[in-house]
Amino acid sequence: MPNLPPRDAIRCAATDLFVRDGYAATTVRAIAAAAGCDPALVIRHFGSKEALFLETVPASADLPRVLAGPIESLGRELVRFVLAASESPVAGVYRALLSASDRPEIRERLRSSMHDVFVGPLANRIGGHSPELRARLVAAQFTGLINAYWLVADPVLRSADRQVIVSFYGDAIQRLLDSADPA
Amino acid sequence: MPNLPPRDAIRCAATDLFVRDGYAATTVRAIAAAAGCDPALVIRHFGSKEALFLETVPASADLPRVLAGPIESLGRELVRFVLAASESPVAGVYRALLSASDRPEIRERLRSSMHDVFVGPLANRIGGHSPELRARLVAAQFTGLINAYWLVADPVLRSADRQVIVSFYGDAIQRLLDSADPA
DNA sequence: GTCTATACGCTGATAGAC
DNA sequence: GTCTATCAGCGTATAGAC
Repeated sequence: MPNLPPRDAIRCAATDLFVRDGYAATTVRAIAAAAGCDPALVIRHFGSKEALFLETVPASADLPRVLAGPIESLGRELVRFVLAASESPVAGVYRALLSASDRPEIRERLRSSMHDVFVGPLANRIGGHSPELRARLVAAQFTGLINAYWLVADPVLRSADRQVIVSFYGDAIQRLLDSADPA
Repeated sequence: MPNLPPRDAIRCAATDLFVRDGYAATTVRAIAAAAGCDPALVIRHFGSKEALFLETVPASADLPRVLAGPIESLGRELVRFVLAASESPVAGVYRALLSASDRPEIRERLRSSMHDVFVGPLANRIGGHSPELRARLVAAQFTGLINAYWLVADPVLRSADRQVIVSFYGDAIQRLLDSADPA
């Protein structure tokens, strides 16, 4: 953390702490300490802790690239993306968002960022019946896996062969991507 | 709320408030007020707010019945169960658990109750390859749908024809239930 | 304008008197 | 057993120093 302007230093510190510790466990005072400034300054610059959260915790930048890949292997590719998310901030960001999910504005953010970065791009690429709806259901499968793997972190899941998860879960997603008509 | 013993009155009030408002937004003082007793009594009886939460917020009682049904239609039945969850407390309980998910002990609870009530019973009923793993992946799909429908509450999803969701998502779950070997 | 110092009303939790 | 008094810490607001 070199000599950044205070506003950027606060943003940096806030992102790190929110993603690492969640919303409730991250205090304004801790952010200020990590940024090397006064707690009051945090509020002065961003209005509130919640506003700071909404401004700092970002959507994933890698996801659009995955969603732009070939549609016939997208199911498995999405699963690979989730399982490899330890190096990207996706897992932490998602956990942070869920940990603040009892706040209506943050639920709204969860919805809108999911739509902008996932549902929208995907709905345009899949054919068949109700693409808008099916894209949302694919998103549900996607978040379900993030949830199980990175939040609940079930040991059996975490120690399982990744290839097997990719096959099983990827094909289940693919099923939804390919299905043309509701039976 | 008739004249219950204080301990039970606290439990009742706590369940209602946690499920309705989430963990952080529910204060010990509000629970005490709803139970008609002193805030200190709440802590005195249960040790802490978190311990009260863990003792109070229950697992779903209806789920075992669904999981005991015929395996060949279980996918769609699970989806019907989720979509009808407004009358059961499942949706609220799940939201409450997620809203407290930055607490390690509550994540542990999320994991254990998911295992006891879902993964365990299901793994015993499905054949094929890695039933333990596949049961967990089905659970991931299941929670993903709860998440999308009851927490994020995407309007498109909420206003969609339930039968269509049952067909699409149910068949994707069924795919995982039926799959015998990873490709 | 940028920042610090201070304070307010809330929270979960504790100690000790009835 | 139950309530009163009180604690330290929280998010937040404001007054005023540089």
